Amino acid sequence: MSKGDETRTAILDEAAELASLVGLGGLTIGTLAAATKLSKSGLYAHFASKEALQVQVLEHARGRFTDVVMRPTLAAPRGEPRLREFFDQWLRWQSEAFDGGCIFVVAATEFDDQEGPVRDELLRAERDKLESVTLIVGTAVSEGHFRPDVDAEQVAYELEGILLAHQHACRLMRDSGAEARARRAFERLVADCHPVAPTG
Amino acid sequence: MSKGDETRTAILDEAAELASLVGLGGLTIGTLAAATKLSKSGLYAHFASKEALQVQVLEHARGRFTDVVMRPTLAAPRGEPRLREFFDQWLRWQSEAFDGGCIFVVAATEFDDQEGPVRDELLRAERDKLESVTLIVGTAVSEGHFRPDVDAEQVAYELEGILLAHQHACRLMRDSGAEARARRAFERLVADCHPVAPTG
DNA sequence: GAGGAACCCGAACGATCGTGCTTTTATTGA
DNA sequence: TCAATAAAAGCACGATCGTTCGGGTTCCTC
Repeated sequence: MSKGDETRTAILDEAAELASLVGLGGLTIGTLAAATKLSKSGLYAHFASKEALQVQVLEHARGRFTDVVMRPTLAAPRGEPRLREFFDQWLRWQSEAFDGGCIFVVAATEFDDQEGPVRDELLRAERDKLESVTLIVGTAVSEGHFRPDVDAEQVAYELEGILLAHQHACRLMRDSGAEARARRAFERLVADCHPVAPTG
Repeated sequence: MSKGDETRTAILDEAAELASLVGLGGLTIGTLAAATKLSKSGLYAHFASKEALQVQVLEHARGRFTDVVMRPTLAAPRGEPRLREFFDQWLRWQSEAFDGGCIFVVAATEFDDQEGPVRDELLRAERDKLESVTLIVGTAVSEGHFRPDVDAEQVAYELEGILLAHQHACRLMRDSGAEARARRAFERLVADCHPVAPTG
């Protein structure tokens, strides 16, 4: 990796950290330059525009997500165990990846109404994730772990809700019991997917 | 209502609308002045600072929430019907109250890491809402609609998740089936609270 | 070690930010 | 109707915004 790529990566790491705290829009070239100990122009030379920087921050974060969440997930056995692994890794990601909570959640609520490349990239990332989860749940069905009539997309939707509620409870409310609540909600979700126990 | 209060209210309405689109931080005195057809200084004279404006926007929105969501909710019969009414009203609020989605959701993800009066006001509003929901669920238990071992706070947490997922699906993903998914998730939540049907 | 490319900085641009003044205009109460 | 008061505008401020450009500084290559 060349020197340029090296500092560019360092910039994107720091930018993701800052953006998780103040938002992608609240992120400023000046503050980012100060945080990376670069001059404004020296930093800016690495990007075509602020918008391009924002997009690259998201792409960079997406790569990290793939590495630390999706990779271990896909290493787990197919079906329910994989879904559980995904949930665990996702929880870990939300609480450890950034100081200010998952950057995708922050950016999504900020840019969901602002047309442009940033929104497009967010949409791409979200679709990817949703598709992965739906696939995992579908596999759990075909493996016989879940009932055949389970709606994979609905499960993915509700899983997203659990994670969003977790981030909300963690960061705004600073509820120390948030993770326990998230796990209970997850267990209820999974339980409702299980085949009915033979009565008698 | 004096002329001053009148324009102040108009400003806060417009500000809430704008903030739901670009965030409370992305909200600017200049753009807000243009939107309300006032001069920057003319508008600014109504507030002590931008931060004070942001807080008042939230307070104003909270009043509206009480009027259009909580009032009809408390008019419904105690217990499960009231919870259903609340859910309906909340869904309506999220999709109709602001162009850019619920301002509390937007502001919460933006300011959850920024100490100060804005965060404090957000926390107040959120605690209020959470307390109300918890109370409603608790009543559903004491009325016999829900099982006695139902954890009201857990239900409130999961309900929050459903609404957050709904906003997410609506605004970023533009999923037209979002409301249906939210309703299904809600029905599952309520069903799991019901007393077990006598088997036999 | 020299030449050239890649990297970074300093200075500056116009625009806009939040925030004070002072002055003009609109509203109000007697 | 007219003075008293409230509300809005005009103008200006220092700071910071994103962005550009030209000249150094550091690095890789031969």
